[in-house]
Amino acid sequence: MTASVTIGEFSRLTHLSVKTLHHYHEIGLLAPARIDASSGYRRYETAQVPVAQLIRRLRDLQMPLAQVRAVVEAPDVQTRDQTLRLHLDQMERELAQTRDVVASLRSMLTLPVGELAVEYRFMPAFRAYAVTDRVSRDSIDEWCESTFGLLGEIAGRYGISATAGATYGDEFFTDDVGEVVGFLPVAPDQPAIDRVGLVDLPASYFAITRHDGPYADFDRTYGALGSHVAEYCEVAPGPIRELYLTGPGDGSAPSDFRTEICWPIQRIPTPKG
Amino acid sequence: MTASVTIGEFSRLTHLSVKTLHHYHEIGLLAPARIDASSGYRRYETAQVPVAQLIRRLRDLQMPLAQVRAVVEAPDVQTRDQTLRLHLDQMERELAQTRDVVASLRSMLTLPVGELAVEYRFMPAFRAYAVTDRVSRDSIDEWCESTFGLLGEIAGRYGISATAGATYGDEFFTDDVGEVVGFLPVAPDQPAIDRVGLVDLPASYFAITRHDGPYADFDRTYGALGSHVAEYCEVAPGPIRELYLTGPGDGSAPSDFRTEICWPIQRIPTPKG
DNA sequence: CTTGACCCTCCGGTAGGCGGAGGGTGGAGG
DNA sequence: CCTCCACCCTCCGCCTACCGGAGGGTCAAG
Repeated sequence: MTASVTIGEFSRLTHLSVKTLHHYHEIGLLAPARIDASSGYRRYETAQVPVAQLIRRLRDLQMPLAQVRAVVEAPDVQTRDQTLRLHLDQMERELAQTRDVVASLRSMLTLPVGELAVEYRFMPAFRAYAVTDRVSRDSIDEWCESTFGLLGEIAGRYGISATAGATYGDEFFTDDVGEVVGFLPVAPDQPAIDRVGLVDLPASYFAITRHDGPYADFDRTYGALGSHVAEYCEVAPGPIRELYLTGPGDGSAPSDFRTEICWPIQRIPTPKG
Repeated sequence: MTASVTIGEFSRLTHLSVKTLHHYHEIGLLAPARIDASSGYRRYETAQVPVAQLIRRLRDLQMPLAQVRAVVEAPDVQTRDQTLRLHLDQMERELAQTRDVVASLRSMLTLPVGELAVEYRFMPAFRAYAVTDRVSRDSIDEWCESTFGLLGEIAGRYGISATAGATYGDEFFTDDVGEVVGFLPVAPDQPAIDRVGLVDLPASYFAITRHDGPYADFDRTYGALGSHVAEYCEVAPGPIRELYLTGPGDGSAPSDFRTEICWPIQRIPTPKG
């Protein structure tokens, strides 16, 4: 019913290279059925072909070996399918993101950089419900989804109509991972509630511009605003803020999103000359 | 019109991490405008923001840095767009392939492995127009497309109705790169022509099965046939052959493709018992 | 003058293997 | 029995595109 083959033959059966089979053996993902004691030659069984092919399929889908291992070692079909579905969802998200980036690249190459309307504004200190986390850039989309889902729900429950926003610590940009605070402004006497804390955001001057469109294009506006600030303002310490005037929570399309980007500055610059 | 900023500020402007900027400096992809001689601090210009953002966009699309370099250093818009289009095409191909693999994975998990109809056949030696190349597995699709496009055109021109095929050296499977020969059988007195050579394929016995469906599923049939051969036959040296009974050249859908996979064996096995 | 936030370089590691060196094995032909 | 050649072994380094951290210099505010 099953026959023993050398690694080279197994390679032909599975379309996995010998080097790859060595690697899978070394990490214990797919060990040969037995190993000749005297020569050290690996012997595989033809019964191992299907699992090797499953691994190959999953790798073709860019699934990391750790997840592949989880799939092939899954104790039951439910667990296995769960992991598979997770990965397919992940891939779908990446696909959507790729489409966004392509669109954004196209617009970047065709549209010239427009005039930048920068406004200087003093924002007084205020209190807010806030979710604070150390977030990496990779996971920022999911984090925002869950955080602003929660804050939006709270806003609805308490009848709060303020604009939600977030602050991004410098680390978030320089190290790709840093403190992010999603906030929803409230009255100073608002009671604290579960799952979100109450924080006080400090007053500061800001150079502010509005970003119109999807979040994938943020860097262009950041670049334009930051360049403006570098040229005309004195930068103040403290995190950059974003105010989500119109976002996914309002049932709008990405092209209708409106976001204010607020760059902390020391003071309102005096006109040059 | 442009201001000088530190690496940290530049990081905020471009959403590239400091480590990444170091790296791009080291490989000479994006060097700071100047470097302070005494402190060694990098100073970037705000004028460099757009190119940094272009790089970021391209990296978001998984473009290798070598290609990114080709784009940002392109002498003119034509060259640049050419490279970009190439990459977008590449991505589109990968997307299509991903869809295939997902479909194939689904079928693999739902459909049980069917009965395998193996036929033993002696194939006499024959002469063929042939294209021989060292091909890697990554590029096999494109190679086949161009090779069988050429052979199909020749077949049309000379009124040859034979079935085209290919041989795949062992290396192709064990090392992911090896000699592949695309062939189109011809009469022994056929004249040689440009761009394709005349080769003589040796006679041999083969264990043969037909693969019905898209090429993404080949490994399953290879595994089934190879397992059968390992169990019942004596393997002969020489490359595996594929005969493309119905393929893309016939205007068929992938699900209608018919391919014979021919595994060289020493002799027709005697029934066991 | 100190403090803390920056910045520097250098070294090592990550995933998922590939490439090659140096050397042992196995079976077929002479 | 010898030899040949294809096959197999292990080990080491390399690849991409960075990340993490150590160890140490720099700069501006207080």
